[in-house]
Amino acid sequence: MTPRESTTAPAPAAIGLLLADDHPVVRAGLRAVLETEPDFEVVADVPTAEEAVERAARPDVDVVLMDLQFGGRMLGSQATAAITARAGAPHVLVLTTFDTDADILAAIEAGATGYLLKDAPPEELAAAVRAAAAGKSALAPTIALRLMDRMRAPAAALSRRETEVLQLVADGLSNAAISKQLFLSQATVKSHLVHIYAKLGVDSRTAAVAAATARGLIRR
Amino acid sequence: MTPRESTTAPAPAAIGLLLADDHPVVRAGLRAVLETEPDFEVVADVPTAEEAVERAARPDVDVVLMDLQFGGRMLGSQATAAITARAGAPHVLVLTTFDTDADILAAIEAGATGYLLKDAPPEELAAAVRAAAAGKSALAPTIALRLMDRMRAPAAALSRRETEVLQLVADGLSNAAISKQLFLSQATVKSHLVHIYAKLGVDSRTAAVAAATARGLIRR
DNA sequence: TCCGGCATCCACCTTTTGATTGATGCCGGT
DNA sequence: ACCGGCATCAATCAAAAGGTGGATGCCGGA
Repeated sequence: MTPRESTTAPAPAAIGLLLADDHPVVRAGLRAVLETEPDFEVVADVPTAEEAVERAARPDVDVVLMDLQFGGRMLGSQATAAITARAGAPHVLVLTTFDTDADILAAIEAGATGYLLKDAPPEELAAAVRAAAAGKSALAPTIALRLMDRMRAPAAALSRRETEVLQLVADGLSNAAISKQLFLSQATVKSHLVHIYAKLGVDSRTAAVAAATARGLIRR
Repeated sequence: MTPRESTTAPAPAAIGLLLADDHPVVRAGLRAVLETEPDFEVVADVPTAEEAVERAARPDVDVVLMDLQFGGRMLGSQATAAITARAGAPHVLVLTTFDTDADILAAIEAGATGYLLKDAPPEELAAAVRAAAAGKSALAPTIALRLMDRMRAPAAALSRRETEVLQLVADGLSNAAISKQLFLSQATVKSHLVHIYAKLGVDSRTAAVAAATARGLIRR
């Protein structure tokens, strides 16, 4: 399915939607679901993050439905940041399959107005789009819960470097290999790991990987 | 979106399709994409694996498009097995987001006729459905490649017990904890691990977890 | 300006893991 | 009946990882 432009004249009060997802089936599904709403107007759908950034610049777009994982290089979160950085930018509603902390935080930091899971029922989807169009934030219940948990917990946020080290641990590297890869001494790697263990409440590298994966701090 | 039955009379030579996916958006998308083909007739779509098994028993279903991961308890692979076990059963085309070895093998063992990724372009999808209707197997190129690799490689299949041990390792347990959990001595756990490392071509527990995860041998 | 978090490093010691070798019993297929 | 794979256990040694207790320099906010 190639990007498609609507040829019908937009109704005056319609909310203009841009769909960005690399799955043709999902684009078609969103289009089918959203077009049943009389006040929605899907003005275009695009298969890449780059095209989304480009197309979102046009004034007929009020809300962008953005996938987070594209097959290509640019991430949905980067595209979101690029779109929301402009003045008078449309609101971005992130719509993704996964609900890992890392993804959610990246999207919110990038300026997303809402965050929904793809398994959301159509009514929830429509409600979120209307909320986004009005500039109100909309979070899926699952996501909201997760964020609550996160706030409640003493925030086990890892520093940039710690995350980097832990990711390499998850990739199966030894401390020696990690130290070479990051141009550090093994002492430093160990030191980072000690801090990571403390923050995650574990006492071994495998347990740290399990905990971080469960909390979405690193990619699997 | 609730399950929907078509009210139009089926065209004589049409291929009857049953869509099974827990995402409303995906069901709508598949419906939209497949209904553009004149020789396809979507006779129903269902949101659960259980309903898929039930509905597939009706004679108007020629091909079932089956998701592998449902929110609920029954797995797509189990539903596939249940459907294909019956005489005169429709062909099942597995359609999923992921391409892990474990998923693929489970689907093939369950009797799936084909295996496609959800990001497949509509033409590929239609071609696969026609192939499935004719009883011919259809694999996405990515999947086919992966299977080739798997055949070529010395088959790193782990035994039941080994998989069990490795899963606990991935959950972050120490050898001592694993031995208690499985009522083994630590010596046995170590022995299993040695075999696992050899099969996976690695030399540490974290690397084994990384390798097994990459090959879909254990659940993340 | 001072403090705290971050990132970097060192030394010493303990515990866990991995490598090697070898042994037993069970089960399924030829 | 035999062989091979699997699961089970043991002992020993070497290597890697974890625990403790430091130290330094940088940077940004109170």
